[in-house]
Amino acid sequence: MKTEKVDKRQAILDAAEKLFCETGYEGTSTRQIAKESGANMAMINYYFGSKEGVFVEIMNERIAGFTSQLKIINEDKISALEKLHRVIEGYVNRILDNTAFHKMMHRELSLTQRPEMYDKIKDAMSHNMQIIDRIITDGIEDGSFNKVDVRMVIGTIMGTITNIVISPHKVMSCSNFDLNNPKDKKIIKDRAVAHLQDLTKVYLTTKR
Amino acid sequence: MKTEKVDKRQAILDAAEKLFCETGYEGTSTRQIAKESGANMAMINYYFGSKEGVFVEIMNERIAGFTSQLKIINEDKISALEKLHRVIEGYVNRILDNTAFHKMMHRELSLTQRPEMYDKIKDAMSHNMQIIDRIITDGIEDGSFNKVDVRMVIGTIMGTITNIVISPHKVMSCSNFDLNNPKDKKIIKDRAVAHLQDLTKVYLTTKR
DNA sequence: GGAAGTTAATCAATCGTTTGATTAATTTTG
DNA sequence: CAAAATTAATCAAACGATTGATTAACTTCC
Repeated sequence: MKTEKVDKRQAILDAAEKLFCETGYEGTSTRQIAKESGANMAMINYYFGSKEGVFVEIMNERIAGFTSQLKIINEDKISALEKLHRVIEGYVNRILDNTAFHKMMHRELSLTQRPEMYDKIKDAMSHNMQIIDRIITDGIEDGSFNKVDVRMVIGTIMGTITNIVISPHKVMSCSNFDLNNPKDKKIIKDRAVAHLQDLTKVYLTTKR
Repeated sequence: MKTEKVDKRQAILDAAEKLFCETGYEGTSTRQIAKESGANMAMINYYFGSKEGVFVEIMNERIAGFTSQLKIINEDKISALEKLHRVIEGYVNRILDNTAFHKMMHRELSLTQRPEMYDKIKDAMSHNMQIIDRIITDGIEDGSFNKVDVRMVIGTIMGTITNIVISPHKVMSCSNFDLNNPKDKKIIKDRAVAHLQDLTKVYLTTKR
């Protein structure tokens, strides 16, 4: 039997993330977090100072593991389209492997309050956005891509993926389908990648 | 001067919607709603029974004014592409004219709790989705559209618009820009429509 | 005068946080 | 090495503030 001796700090983070995802930040009480994690309530403030401290810590850890996947792609000696397609593949995979977190991030982003978090998320994303922008812009400048509204294209790619995460039932017409089921997730991942790669290829490279 | 004699009931609904949009349902207190609307706290329960009653009422009213804009378009004797482009125009306009509500709707949709609301929103959207699905499918069947992943295309259209509402700063590189400013809103509306119409035209009708 | 509208005051419950005490683990000291 | 001192981790209990809701008295208006 695996030892029960995991540190409470991590248990609190795990429980909090799960609860924040399910019921939102305001909708989750410190007592729930304590109960779910098996830690005493005071431990939350002992480790993180406050409830918001827990939230910030979750965000920071996630965002830390978020960066620098794109940089490698961008430095490869491949065509702009291939770069973009790798980015799409990477994005779909990462986001659909962390649907709960991305729902939460999205939710908090849509709130006017907690501006520090808003800025933090925004900064983390805008860096990635710049890289994608660079890839597409390079493609346009070297003549392999059509002249398009670059920011809108990026919005389309990201919006499509987010849309799948938040309303998977829309995509999968069948109702008895679960994003947590690895089988179903694989299916929808492949569909999303195929669609977005096809869409961008046609839209960006069709001569007209 | 416009008379101050507006009924409190509506004032409560207006204030609540604004606050729910800004700070979320859980993040908004009944006292805030009372203060913002100029009504006494007890009026909330007098008119709507409870805080949740206010929320449900807002959603019901909005969803009621949500339906059957698309039906007319679908019955017009125009090409599938023209239909789709009118749908896009209608969608962009409605959503960007009600950004606050759509943020709120989106947020509630991403929460596990309040399943009745989830189903209600889902049903309201799925009807419109069916109409769009029909338009695209018809276009495919009569040979004017390429064979594509229809649900994914719809997800792309809706996701793109939602993405603009939630992260307008992503699209508009300039920072001092406000979706509430009618001037800025017009600009982004036009850009969104132009992008989506161009994208769908190229993707759906390019021979390949 | 009576129904509808409105108010301030109050309710129990829950919120996030803090407290003081206790145990477990680690370091210092003789 | 072992006793003493120190630190880290954990706990139950309680804090004041705020929550959504309700009461009962008071206006307003037909």
